[in-house]
Amino acid sequence: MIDIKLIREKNEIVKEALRKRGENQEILDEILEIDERRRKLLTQLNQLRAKRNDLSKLVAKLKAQKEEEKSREIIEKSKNVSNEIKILEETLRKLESELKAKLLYIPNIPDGSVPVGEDESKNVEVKKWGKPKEFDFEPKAHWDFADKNWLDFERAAKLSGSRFVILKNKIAKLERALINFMLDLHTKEHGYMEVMLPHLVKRDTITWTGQLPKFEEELYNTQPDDLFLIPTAEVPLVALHANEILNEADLPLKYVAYTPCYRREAGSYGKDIRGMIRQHQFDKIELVKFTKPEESFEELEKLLNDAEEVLKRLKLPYRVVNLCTGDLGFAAAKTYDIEVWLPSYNTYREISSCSNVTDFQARRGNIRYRRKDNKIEFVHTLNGSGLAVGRTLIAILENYQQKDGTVIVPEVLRPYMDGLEVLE
RNA sequence: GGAGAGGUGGCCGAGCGGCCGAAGGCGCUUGCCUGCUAAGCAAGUGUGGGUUUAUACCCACCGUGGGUUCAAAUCCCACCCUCUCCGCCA
Repeated sequence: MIDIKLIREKNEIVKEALRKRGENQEILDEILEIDERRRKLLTQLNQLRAKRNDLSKLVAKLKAQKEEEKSREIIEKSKNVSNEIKILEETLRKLESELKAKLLYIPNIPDGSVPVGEDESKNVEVKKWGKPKEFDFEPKAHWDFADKNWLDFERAAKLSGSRFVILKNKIAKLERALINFMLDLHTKEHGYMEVMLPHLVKRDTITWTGQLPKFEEELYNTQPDDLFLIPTAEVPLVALHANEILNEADLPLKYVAYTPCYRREAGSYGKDIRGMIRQHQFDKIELVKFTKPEESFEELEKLLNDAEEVLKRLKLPYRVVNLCTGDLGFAAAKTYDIEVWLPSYNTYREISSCSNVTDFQARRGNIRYRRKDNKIEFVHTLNGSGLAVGRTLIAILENYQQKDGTVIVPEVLRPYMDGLEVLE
């Protein structure tokens, strides 16, 4: 959520931000109009409430002085004021919920360093690491390994429908190895605290992080309790400190969590049908930070480095792009995507997304911190995949494959695979 | 699922329907003091909103939403959450 004062006082900035994102700007005028009515009403209401308070005090005084008649007179007056207040309060409640509802649909303001553009073609490559391997044979796509009894798409479909996969044998173990490798790296070397989280969360929780109310069709909802399966560990991690006031000395807080992620992929019917690039359920290691506002962009660079390090250790070629305004997520002020090289696509594909959300989620979830001078302020939140495990598995299969159909196990994973060097 | 207890400021904790935005303690900030640190002394210290150039003034908030009342942290109702005991269970 953005600050209503920003809409009120710096309307042009917000309008420009929406335009760059390719979003409708009319909602701003609607918000301003409601806000104005609300403030007028509030002033009127506060005057009446002040009057009632005065009258009540007067009653107390008169009663103490045994001035029964006079007090009865004041009570009558006060009753009328109270009735008026009740009516205005009802109207105010309606206006405020209308306003809140609209504000929840406004995306975050992109940072100045974000390139302007309407879609992903305008994303800017900021760095590249490693070189795609030249194969002296026709490399297989990861789904072609299905005949090895590693990936089972057919039976997954039998159980759950399309966009599910079953990992078997050494591949199941490789998935687990990746999870442990990533968690170890981030906890032991990058200073994140490991957290095991609930995968079902309340409607409020997921509203704080911004997926609701706008993107409900992307989420799995469970009945009768109205709990949602998390689309990313970012949701419960960020919500950890909702409605809390943190200590400045404790910042930045850094968390890492492994969870499966559940997504309905409602808007992507034709996309990535083959293989396990786009699944309704996938494993992910997620990094989340809570920082002071003045440090958040610096921390974003560090977060990006922490995620990149996973690919460096796995020796997988990748590049980093700075997402343009049109490609930026709803809550993000700035996002770097890390894209790994996939021979089957002959291109780089997203494997991590690292964002500075600034105070957008902090405002929604009321996450604040107390400065040394006792002032209270919203924190900034950041999140990034470190990394998407399923896609990392794909990248290993495709980049480490050999002519005979076997796959080399990246060195850093061997300790997690009982020393296994080759998948056969 | 059944029975009971409870939700008050950053934290702990008190609070006869009006003088309660709320005692006291801890913490925090500043100053004093003492070789340093700790302790001690003194002062300050809730959040959000509205009007305003400013000073300032006003309003709301004691889990949430209703109700009673001239007036609610305090009384009533509903809901949510936490804890304890019993049942069930990995």
